[in-house]
Amino acid sequence: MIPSENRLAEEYGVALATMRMALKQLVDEGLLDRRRGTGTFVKQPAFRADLFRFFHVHDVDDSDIPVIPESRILNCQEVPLPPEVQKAFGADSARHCIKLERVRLWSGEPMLFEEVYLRLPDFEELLSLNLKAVGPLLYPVFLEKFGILISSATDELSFGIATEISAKQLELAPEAPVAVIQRIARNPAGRVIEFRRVHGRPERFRYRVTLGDQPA
Amino acid sequence: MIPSENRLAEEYGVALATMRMALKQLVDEGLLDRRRGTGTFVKQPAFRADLFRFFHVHDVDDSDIPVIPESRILNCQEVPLPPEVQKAFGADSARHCIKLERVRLWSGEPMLFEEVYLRLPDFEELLSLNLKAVGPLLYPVFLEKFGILISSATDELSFGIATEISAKQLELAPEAPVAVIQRIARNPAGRVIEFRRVHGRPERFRYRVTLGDQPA
DNA sequence: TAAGTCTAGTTCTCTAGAGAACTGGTTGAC
DNA sequence: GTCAACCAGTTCTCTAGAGAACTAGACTTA
Repeated sequence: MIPSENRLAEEYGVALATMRMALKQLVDEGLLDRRRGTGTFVKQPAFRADLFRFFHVHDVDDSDIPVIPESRILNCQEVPLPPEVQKAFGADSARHCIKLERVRLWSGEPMLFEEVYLRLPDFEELLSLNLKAVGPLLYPVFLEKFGILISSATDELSFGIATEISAKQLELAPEAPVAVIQRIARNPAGRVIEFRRVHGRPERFRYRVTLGDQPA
Repeated sequence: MIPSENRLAEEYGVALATMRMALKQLVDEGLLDRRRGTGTFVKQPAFRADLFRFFHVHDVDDSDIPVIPESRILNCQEVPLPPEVQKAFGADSARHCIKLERVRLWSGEPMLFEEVYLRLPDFEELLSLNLKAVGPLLYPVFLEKFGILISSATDELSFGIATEISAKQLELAPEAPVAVIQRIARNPAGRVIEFRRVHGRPERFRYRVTLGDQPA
């Protein structure tokens, strides 16, 4: 909770109405939350997990409840920056990064194989973290352990063929067709935080997204 | 252009500041545009074409200029409402709808085959329209000819196999694998305006989307 | 004609404050 | 102990207005 508009206006030497306008702006930006009769609170930036979760698997009965697949982390190590990741991270990037490999399963069956590239030194501590304790969603971990908020991402979907490792992890024949998702995720300042390449089993693959102004 | 805040406040019998707040709200909602020293204008609801254009084909040199594929309309007729379209349109729908079939080409090669379902009687006039004159983008036509604005859409991507007609139009073997996009498009009130099913040639298929708050 | 100046009209930012609406806690009556 | 009434503190909505910033067009001048 922050001081009342009265106190703040006095403290900063501006009129009450001016302070109100400033506070309203911060509310519009989603940084503050005001409750009449109670006070003004800093809003913790709760990112919309549903926005960033592709692979909206729906239950067989077609209910609208998305299921979060189980997650199995295979690997997490420091690697030299691959060129396409370099391109996404930009010129100010370090020469190494973290590469995290994991498989996501649904009803026990492997559905997605993910290669996640993360900036160093930002995510240095991830190497010493207990990966067993990491839940199925990465972005909440980024926020809680590293204070890094993912607020936007660009996905690009296409078709391709499985690599040696993705074929093995997805239990597919070598060079089988797969869905390919490439994601670039950013913090609110627009800095690229993560580069991700995902291979998915094609036959049950689904990607759902809503564009534009969500109707109320 | 609408009257000045001074005149409006007088006319409606409210204080100037109150009218200003009201106007600001309308600006925030994207309905008005105010220019200092000039006046206040109603903003025509220019929908973001780039938001709704899947198949962001990029040039071979990987420049970021999206290319709009050429469009060839095959068919436009009244048909009974298929069940999945009925489900999307909801209970208040008529028993018939318009079905529009078209192929979209890039560099002369067919890339997408689209089946577009539109509400009747809203789009009645489309049947008598000269389809040759319709440009490659449908939504601007909806806005200009019918006054219907598409403001949001939900896309669902998956994999499937070509139908008889889509295989023919895409010059693929029967039952070849294709990319499937299903779209439900809505007006600002949330009413479903369009149901669309698209088949795409998989090998050059790309779907790009940005989620969350776009960085400035 | 061309360029600069002026002016009425507009929006933008800020001040100063009154009263309503609402909340959470305290007090008092039973 | 329980419930109602009260109260201080908060945000919300609205009023009334001054002065700055800016624009488009009219006017003047070379």
